[in-house]
Amino acid sequence: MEPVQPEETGLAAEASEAPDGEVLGKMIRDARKVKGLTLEEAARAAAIGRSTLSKIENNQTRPSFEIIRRLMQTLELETPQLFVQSAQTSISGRRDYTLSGQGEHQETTTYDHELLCTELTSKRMLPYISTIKARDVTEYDSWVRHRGEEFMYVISGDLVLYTEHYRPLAMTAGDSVYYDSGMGHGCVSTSTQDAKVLWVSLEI
Amino acid sequence: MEPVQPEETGLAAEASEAPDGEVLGKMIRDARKVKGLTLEEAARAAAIGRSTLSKIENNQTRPSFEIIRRLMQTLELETPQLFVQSAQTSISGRRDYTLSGQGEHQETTTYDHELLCTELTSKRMLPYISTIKARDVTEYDSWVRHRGEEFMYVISGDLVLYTEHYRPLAMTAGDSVYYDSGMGHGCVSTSTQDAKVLWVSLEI
DNA sequence: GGTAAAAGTTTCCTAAAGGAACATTGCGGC
DNA sequence: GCCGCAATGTTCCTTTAGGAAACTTTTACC
Repeated sequence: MEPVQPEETGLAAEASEAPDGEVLGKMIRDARKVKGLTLEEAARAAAIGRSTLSKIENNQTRPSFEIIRRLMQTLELETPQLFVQSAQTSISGRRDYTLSGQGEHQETTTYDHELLCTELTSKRMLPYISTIKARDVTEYDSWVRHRGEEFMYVISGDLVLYTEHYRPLAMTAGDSVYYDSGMGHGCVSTSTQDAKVLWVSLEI
Repeated sequence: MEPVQPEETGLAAEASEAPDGEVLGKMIRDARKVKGLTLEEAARAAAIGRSTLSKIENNQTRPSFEIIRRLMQTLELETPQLFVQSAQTSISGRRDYTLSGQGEHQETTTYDHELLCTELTSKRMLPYISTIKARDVTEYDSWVRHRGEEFMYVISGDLVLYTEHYRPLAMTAGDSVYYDSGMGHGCVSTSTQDAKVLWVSLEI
């Protein structure tokens, strides 16, 4: 026992409550939202039950390693992400990473999402930084779509934001936009280098 | 008498056998052996039951994520290692890493073990490359000890191999030694830089 | 060889994971 | 407003993980 941050009960309350799962569940839900999947879709893709996924996201179960592994693949979560989060509230107290604003990250086909502030479990907005790979094929036949609203700020690079109902919007570093993420949308980097974008997503 | 599906929900059938766990269990056992721990010791350290660990190592169970996480910490396994191994036989077939000689790695207090050929599950010898950190405190009051034999080859650096029954043996790049690993042993890097060593361990 | 101690395995039982079906909530159109 | 649909949450039930202890195997020592 050491003079740990009073916030959590040190290493005592092990798995009794859900200080651990609290983080795990939130992170999985975040990742699912980022991909714009419903419970059903994600569960199907991971070959698990809808209810099981629901329980995991709400920390009402202690999932098996196998289940987590499948979800990890489906949601394309980086492995260290899961463990860092877990270690945070580890029973032994070792490896108590403090992420403090540094995000973890996750990679998809054309985007490289880096979830931010993942240590905070009870947030409604979901901020993440994405690296949009340079001219990485334009496949906006399938829009990204997730119930909610989104704010986007271009940190660096040049890109075009294509949306379902508006004309393509050319953006460059410093530009920002706000839109209904239920409307199909997608980005394409237009310069020869990757674009870096900050997104803040609000699920309804 | 209905024409019931032998496997229930179609796509979940994959986990029937244990092509997956086969790898996981072997890897955990390997890691435990490298650290020279018995089932009892490892289980105690990870706060799980002896029998549980036995079952996991023999792939007779599908452990929970939490359990694996604790073992990971206890055995100081690198997180990607676990998932790479799992992904290898992934149900979806994606991410079929072929490690082909490149090892994964794992870090202990003074050594940095990099398991080699981890994709091969049915091997008796356990090869790994260790980086022995430069002059990292000499604490050979507790010998390393694991039933079996060991071959050691110094790839780079200078070190001294201390053993329970013989005089300390100064070694440098290119030197090698073979010994009974049941005899207490330990290495100390004697130059100002880390030493790199190839070990091949044979558990009896 | 025999015998004791230790390491590992298997059995048994309780608590809980995981899935199917049902219940609830939230949002749309009319 | 009401109704319907879709998404998520909850309940119930079957299977199984996980731990204690009994059992088996291996190792060490005489």
